[in-house]
Amino acid sequence: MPTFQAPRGTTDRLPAEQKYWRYIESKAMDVARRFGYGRIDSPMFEDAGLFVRGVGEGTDIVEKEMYVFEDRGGDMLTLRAEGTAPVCRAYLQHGMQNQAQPVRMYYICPVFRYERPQAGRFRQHHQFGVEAIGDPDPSVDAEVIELAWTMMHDIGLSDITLVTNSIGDGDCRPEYIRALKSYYENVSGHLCQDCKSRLERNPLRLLDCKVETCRALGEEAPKSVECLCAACEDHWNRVQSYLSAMGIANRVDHRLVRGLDYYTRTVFEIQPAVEGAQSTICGGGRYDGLIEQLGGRPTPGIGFGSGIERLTLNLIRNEVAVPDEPSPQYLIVTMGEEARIEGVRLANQMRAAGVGAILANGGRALRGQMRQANALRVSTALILGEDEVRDGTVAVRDMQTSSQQIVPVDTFLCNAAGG
RNA sequence: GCGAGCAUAGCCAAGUGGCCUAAGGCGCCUGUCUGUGGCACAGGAGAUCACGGGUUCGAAUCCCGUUGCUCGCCCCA
Repeated sequence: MPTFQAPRGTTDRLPAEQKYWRYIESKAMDVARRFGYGRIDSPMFEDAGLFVRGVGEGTDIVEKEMYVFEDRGGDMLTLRAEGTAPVCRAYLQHGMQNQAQPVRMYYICPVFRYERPQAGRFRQHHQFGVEAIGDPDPSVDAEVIELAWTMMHDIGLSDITLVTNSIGDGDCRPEYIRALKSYYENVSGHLCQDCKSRLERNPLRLLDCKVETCRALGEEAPKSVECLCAACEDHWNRVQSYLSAMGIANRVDHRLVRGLDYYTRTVFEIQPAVEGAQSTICGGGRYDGLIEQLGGRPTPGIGFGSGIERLTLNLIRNEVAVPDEPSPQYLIVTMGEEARIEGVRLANQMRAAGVGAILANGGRALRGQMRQANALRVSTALILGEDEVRDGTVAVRDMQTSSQQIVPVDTFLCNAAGG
């Protein structure tokens, strides 16, 4: 056991794993571009109050998962616990309500939560997310869902399910929760211990309990979509008709609620077909009260977050072909100190010309250096020995075909830089 | 916060009381091949057997504790 290890729930992203990240990030960025979303990068830490106000005091995130610390000036700060609240804060701080609405933004950033790590769950994980702030129209809900759906297919995950629900707004939800509570109070004798406390603390969460008896009760429970006020119902129906116009199938699950307080109306998740804990790879919804909660004028918004670690896990599980990181093109092999000097010079000139070059381990025999060329998967070895140095040439060896020719260094440099 | 399992070189591991001065494989290094890689063969480096204590004539192996990791619950991406 080494003296120091990466802190619990964090991982080193090694060179060999980078290809997944580059792949997902580039696909995500391209989708965002096509939908007209601009990138935003917010700080890694925020005023602790932002999350308390935004996410909700009773949520698990705020109650027990935030990394909170006091800095040397006495400010209470929190490592970013969630993606949406910081973007909304930035929206307010930079007066984005004066831009054309909605303001469309995306982010790729780390998120920190103090949880017990397990498969697909970390204390530092990374999310690709988008937010469309300032437009209440249901077509924006459909657009955000379409964006998520498109991104999944672009990276090669097609065996996935979109799950949707509407949990109403400030007008109809209180009534729904009353109905839900009275339903559960009548059957409270059959509830598990956790659910009994949920009944008081967070009745919506009763619906997604995994205990079999509670599940069965959840099936019969009042459904939020049946208790919507007229405005919410109209919104919900239009989201559904836009989705169907785009041919995006979705399963309405009245037990889908979400753990953050700010959600209103549309909520959704995307789940892969393979069963397993922490299977959700994308989750989001509308948050029409959040900006106001953070001190702004009433402003609607909708967005989602998608966990890059979980996406990677699913790419590997489904054996999606992900392009390798490009390996260095040239390895310079030298024999003797004279040639070494030429090798250093050549590498320097190549790099200056924008061509990738690395020097082989000069302490090794030619054979060992060639082995290195093989191990590094370079496409070409450049060999400098006594003869080449004397003649101002370099032996250019194609590692695939094993064909080799001796060319003047200047000619080689010209060709390499040009091609 | 609760529950379960695991811990032997960089990685995968055999070993369940004494022939363990710890097998084997991958990877790494060297040589066979004095200036040419992949294949093959030969050799080499690399392990306080997670840490601490106990039982025993004897512990990688049994017991206790600690730490770490993994998996599940809660919740989430």
